Amino acid sequence: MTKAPRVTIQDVAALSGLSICTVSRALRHLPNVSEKAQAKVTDAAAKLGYKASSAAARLAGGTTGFVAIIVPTATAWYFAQAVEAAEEVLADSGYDTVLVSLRNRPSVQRKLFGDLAGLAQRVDGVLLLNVALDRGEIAALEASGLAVASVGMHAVPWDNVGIDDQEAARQATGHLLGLGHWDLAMLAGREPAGRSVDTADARRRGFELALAEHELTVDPDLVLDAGSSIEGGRRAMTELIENRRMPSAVFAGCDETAFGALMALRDLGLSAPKNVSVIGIDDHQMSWFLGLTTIAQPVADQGAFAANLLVERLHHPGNQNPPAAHLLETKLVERRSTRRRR
Amino acid sequence: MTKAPRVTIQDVAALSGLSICTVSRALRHLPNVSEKAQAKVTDAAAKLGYKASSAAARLAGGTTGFVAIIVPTATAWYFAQAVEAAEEVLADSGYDTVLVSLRNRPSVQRKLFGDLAGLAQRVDGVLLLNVALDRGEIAALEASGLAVASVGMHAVPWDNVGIDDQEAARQATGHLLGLGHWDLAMLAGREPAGRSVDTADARRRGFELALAEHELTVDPDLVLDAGSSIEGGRRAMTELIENRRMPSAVFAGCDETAFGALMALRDLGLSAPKNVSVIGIDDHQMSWFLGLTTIAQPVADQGAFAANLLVERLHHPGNQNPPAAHLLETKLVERRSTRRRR
DNA sequence: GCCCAATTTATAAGCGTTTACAGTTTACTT
DNA sequence: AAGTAAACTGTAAACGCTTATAAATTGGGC
Repeated sequence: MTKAPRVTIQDVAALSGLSICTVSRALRHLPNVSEKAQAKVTDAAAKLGYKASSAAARLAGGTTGFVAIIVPTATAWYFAQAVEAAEEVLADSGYDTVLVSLRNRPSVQRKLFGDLAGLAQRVDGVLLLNVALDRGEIAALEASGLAVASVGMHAVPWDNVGIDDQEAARQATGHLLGLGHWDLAMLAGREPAGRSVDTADARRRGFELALAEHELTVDPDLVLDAGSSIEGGRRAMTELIENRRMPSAVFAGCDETAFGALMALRDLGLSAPKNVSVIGIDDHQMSWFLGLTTIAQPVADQGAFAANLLVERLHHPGNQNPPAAHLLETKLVERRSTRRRR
Repeated sequence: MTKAPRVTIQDVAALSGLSICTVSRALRHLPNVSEKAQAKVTDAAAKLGYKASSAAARLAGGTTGFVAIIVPTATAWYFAQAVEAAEEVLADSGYDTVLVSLRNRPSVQRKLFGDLAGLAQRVDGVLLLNVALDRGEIAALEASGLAVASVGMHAVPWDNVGIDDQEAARQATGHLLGLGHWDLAMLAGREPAGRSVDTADARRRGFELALAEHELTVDPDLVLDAGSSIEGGRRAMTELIENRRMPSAVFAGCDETAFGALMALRDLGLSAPKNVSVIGIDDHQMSWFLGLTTIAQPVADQGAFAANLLVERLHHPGNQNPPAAHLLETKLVERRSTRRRR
């Protein structure tokens, strides 16, 4: 098998009797090419089986054709979902997706943001998924010249897609309240303050707001820190039951915390909704399986939407439209873990 | 927001006081560069945060610094896990990871393999995770000149990392047998024949082998096709109980099938291990949560291992070592879904 | 000290595109 | 039928890197 000599744009130009330039334009469907020329070029290209060298195109065009998706961790269901949806959009727009996982390690994040210029050499744009950035990192990103869009972020100077976390939490809490529960506990998440991710706090505020609207006060004993992991939820739920007091319903800041809560219940010989009602937020893949009532958020849609916004910016570099925050709808999915208080 | 001017090899040359050529050689650790020059170059490059333009490098005959990871779908727990582990290895070796999801769609796969030459211009190597390739695709990959390594594949002409699926299934079945169960059903997967993935079939063979070793025969009525999804497992389990016969234990070809089986049981007012023992393979993230007894396979390790093999090939392009198949250990994780037959 | 070989560095020619800019047609106007 | 604007096409210079090939430096042996 001999190395096939590459068919270049020159060959196409020669065969079609046109100039390289015209061929280039015709191939990319740019304006200012006559129909006749267009046809000739298409023809010749097909005949020769011509495929443009992406390396050359990129070199000359000054673009890389790569977009980086940055995630706190690639293994979480939530991110895998969003990444795949975004990847699809990017692929369809002709971009390759570079996956960068921060692996939940600050050192990795520091390293990445310490050399944004380097990243900027290799990709045209960046899609951030729930990455907690500080002021400096945000500024650095802006200075890098990269196109940026994000999902689930907060107070950032670029397009962002997310849900209204506070409202989602209010919905969740409201559902419990509507079922006649008034003695509510929350397994809340927590995140470093002053960064670009505010999910856990917003959900906590939503919880408090909902209670306030019903003229109930928050019992600080019933708001526990549970992180956002199964393990955290389990610990917090155990602590709640064993050392504080059994509420009539529990609002978990996210589904994984809720899973942990369900697990803790089971370990104690209890169950939802028999002993407590439990509700979460997210609609994790496993939630329907476990019968968890939850507020569903469209994860894939958010990834796809943000990817589209990014592509849009990439295609219109001059676009001065101010960055916008898009909120997608959440909705209650009622399953078996909640029921009316008797 | 000004577009940051690209740091080129020229800049590095200027700062180090050497010629472009020397810089290029030094950066790639080619011979014929004095230590002094080497140091100066490394220094200057670091100072400037220089990274070669992959497009320019590729165009001129060099390498891109990108590696593609190809997965059937990015959303499955299993792949997310392997991808993250591989990404870490690649990142530490200085490669960027390009994620390509086939989205379980043959058309996407066809398109990708129809233009491998294009891919080859953008990446130096490819890591395949459980991608079912036919003869032609394997040949095309070999012809592309790309470095290749894979996970979970079968009869491929490049380095592969996996587990011994047949043996794992034998272990699982053996565990059931050891608990005194002899009336076994299997919820088996199925995959197109003649392709480079043979997992489901190997597991079925392992099941049959284990039974044969105990001088038991397989009741064809108790081997059902369940695909490898939760839904498939649920359907198959329901079919088994309602239209065939209740076995004393069930071996599910993978954990997700087992989840479906557990669900079907619950829907019928039954449960494991009370009415049947259930065992799976994989040790999915949720398995410990659900108390599923299973044969654990080291998913992340496989991804990392394969990535290392790939990097090795990338670093030593002349390496003529024949491709090897590496099998990693699996081990039984006993939980609550199986118990001794009474 | 001088010459030659060995080692290191520099020059310059591609690689296959894109894209200003200049040049040529074409199609109307008048 | 000439003039002119609009439409199209061509020329040539990047783009940033690799790599022959040529040039310069170094070090030893005499």
